Amino acid sequence: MENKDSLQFHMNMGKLISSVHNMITRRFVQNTHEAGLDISLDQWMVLGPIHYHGDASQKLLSDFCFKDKTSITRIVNTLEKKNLVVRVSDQLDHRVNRVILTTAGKQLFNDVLPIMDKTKKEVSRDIAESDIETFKDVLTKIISNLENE
Amino acid sequence: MENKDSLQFHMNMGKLISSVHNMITRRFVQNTHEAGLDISLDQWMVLGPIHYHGDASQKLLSDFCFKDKTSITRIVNTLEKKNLVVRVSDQLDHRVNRVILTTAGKQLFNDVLPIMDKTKKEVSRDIAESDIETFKDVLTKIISNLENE
DNA sequence: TGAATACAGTTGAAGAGTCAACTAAATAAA
DNA sequence: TTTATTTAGTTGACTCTTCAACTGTATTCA
Repeated sequence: MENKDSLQFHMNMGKLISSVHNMITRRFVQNTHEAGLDISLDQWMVLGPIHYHGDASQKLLSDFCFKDKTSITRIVNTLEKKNLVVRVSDQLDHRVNRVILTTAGKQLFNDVLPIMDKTKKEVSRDIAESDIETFKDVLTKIISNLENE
Repeated sequence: MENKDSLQFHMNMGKLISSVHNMITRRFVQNTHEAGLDISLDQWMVLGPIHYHGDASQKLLSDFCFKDKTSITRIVNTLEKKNLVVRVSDQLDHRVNRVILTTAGKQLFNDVLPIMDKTKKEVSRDIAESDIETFKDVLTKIISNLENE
């Protein structure tokens, strides 16, 4: 749009956050597609903790990603359909699914790392590090403000 | 190491923004429901510019809300189903729909204003005004960073 | 004028978000 | 040891988002 001020004049916080959220999501997918990969930002957000933990229950993924358990169910469904993860029922607690990366999942994870870096650079271009820090602080504070009482 | 740090950075940004977006959306709807009203944040985002302009083409709504034309089509469908707006074909350019608030739409708009205010206060509670300004500056900057190739 | 192009909006399919209602399994309480 | 409650995960109905493919209507320019 035109200049920063006229943009801000029309934008309340809800609209700004919503717009930025959609734009980052879109840009990440565009970048992965350009690299010949096929993964959404939400799928990536779920893949991350599985990779780091080796395996992860859906409950853990839900907590770690700040996503509803329903969303996790659906995202894991998609990842499973793409053969990136498998669900294995926990032998000790039969309520629990342990979600595990397949070889293809591990491969994709590593392929996406540089794309994520590229996206991050595009997002934060020409923004002062101190402003980014404040930005993250405010986001964190908003989360604690809205966390259920 | 550099790679790992930027990974953390991006994951944090993505997770934070995504979480905050979802939480604000949820809280707004909760607040409207508590007030006996029925409107989502996205519907509200579309209602605003219609109210402001008197009427608005879907293209204008799309630009103003940073939403895809498809999203606008569907949100206007929902608003029309709720009898909050009507579509009127533009007499000069038959491609264009002018979207107009009904009486119920105007009424709801005014009813929601204080709820919006309440939500804003809850979101930004105990955050310094200067930090909010920086926060909005960064969001605005990200939008301009990601806007069209 | 006529053909190509641009633009406004819709539709379909798929992923992801919410809430509410539902299994099934583990734990707590009587 | 039954019974009750909590917990993990799924399903259904609905909203929102994106992309691609599709109507129509305007506009451009050859």
